[in-house]
Amino acid sequence: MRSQLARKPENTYHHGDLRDALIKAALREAEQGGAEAISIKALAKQLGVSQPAPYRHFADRDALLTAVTAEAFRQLSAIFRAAMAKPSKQSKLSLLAQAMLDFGLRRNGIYRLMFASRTVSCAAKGSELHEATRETFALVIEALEAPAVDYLRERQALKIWAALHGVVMLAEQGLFTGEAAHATREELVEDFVNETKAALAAAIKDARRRKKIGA
Amino acid sequence: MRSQLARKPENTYHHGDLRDALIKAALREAEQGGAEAISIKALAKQLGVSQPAPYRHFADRDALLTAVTAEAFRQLSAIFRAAMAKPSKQSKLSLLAQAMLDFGLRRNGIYRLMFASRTVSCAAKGSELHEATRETFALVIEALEAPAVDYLRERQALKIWAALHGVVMLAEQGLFTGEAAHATREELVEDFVNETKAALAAAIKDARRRKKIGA
DNA sequence: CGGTCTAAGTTATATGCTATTACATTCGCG
DNA sequence: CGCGAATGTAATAGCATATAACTTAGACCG
Repeated sequence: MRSQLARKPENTYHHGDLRDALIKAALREAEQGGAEAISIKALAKQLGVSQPAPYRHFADRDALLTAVTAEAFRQLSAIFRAAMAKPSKQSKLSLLAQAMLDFGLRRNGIYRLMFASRTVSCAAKGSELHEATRETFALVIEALEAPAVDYLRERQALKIWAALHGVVMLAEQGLFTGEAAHATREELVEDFVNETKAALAAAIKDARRRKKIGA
Repeated sequence: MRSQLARKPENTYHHGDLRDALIKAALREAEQGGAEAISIKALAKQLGVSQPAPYRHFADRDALLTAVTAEAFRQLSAIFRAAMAKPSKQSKLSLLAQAMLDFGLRRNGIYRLMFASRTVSCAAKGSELHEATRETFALVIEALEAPAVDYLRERQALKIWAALHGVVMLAEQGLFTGEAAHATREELVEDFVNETKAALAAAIKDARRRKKIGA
């Protein structure tokens, strides 16, 4: 097992860890240009192996993209964890939200790849990608920091997740740089964070009231 | 000027309206598979012209995609207008939101194409695509039905636009079909609609108060 | 320690798409 | 009617995916 970023050393037949090297290199390529920037041929050349070599590790281009996407989600999970672990006056949800926006803008090619839908939606239940996305979403739920019943938290988590995703996508499209830029993306994100907190608090209150009446 | 969907009649040299036919045919192709399903070669064959013919009308594949995206936005605008014009007990915003969700799910390939970002973000200021997207967004602002200052409406319009976009994307990925399906997408959309209305009302109230104090 | 099986890589090649170049045809306008 | 611009065609270059058939290296077992 050798360094994953390295080219195959000359005069050797085997690369050592081509599968991992492909994923890492593909991620680097996607950083700017998204999925379209990932070319099996180019990656093979870059890593110093023949063009068909990657097919020993991935059935086709889609399989590689799926693996790359899963890795990207794991990285996002790690970023979320780090952001929430940071001691701060801000809430966990706020920190997570900012981290999401930052990730989406800085690494927008990768972000687009992750949410390109075709790959994600086709992920089978137990697959690597499915697990990776579930874990990321679990962190969003965790960030809510509310002692609420699961389904209440899931609903609000879905909402903030969707809202954040929308802001990132629109931000990438420059919708905030035009005349409509009276609000910065950070402000919008904070708005959503606050609305989510308020909605969750209201839902919890409501649930308690119902319980009391029902009992 | 002939029917835009028709193949070139045999024994003729000119197609008649290849440019439009290409856009319409490309839209049909994208309906399922998104941008990737659009192939210049396949379209040419479908319309009965030679492969290079499309290049008389579009510099390259990207130019075609851009034109297709602009057309799709115009269609979405028309759908929004129709939805809002329908007499109903529901608010304009609610109708627009439902129309957006419906469009995003029914025609998800096209929807993905529209928000693929690279095309949209690269649209120059006065371009056809830029105008089309601006018009669509203007309808979102209109749907707010609030007599507020522009920047307040724009902010809320941006928020609901982002939120809706997020819900559509997540819905496409099947995030609502799993265990997290305690809330339907329609419920989430309605949540966002209500929160938007509330936030806008609050912002207006706040602005009036400030004005009074300031004056 | 040697033989064999398998994982991983190579060369050669088929196929499909984008895009360009040079040539042909038709339309419209003076 | 004739000429130029617009539009379409044929031929071809170039690149990417993917497969087939062959080769090498390493692992495992007797």
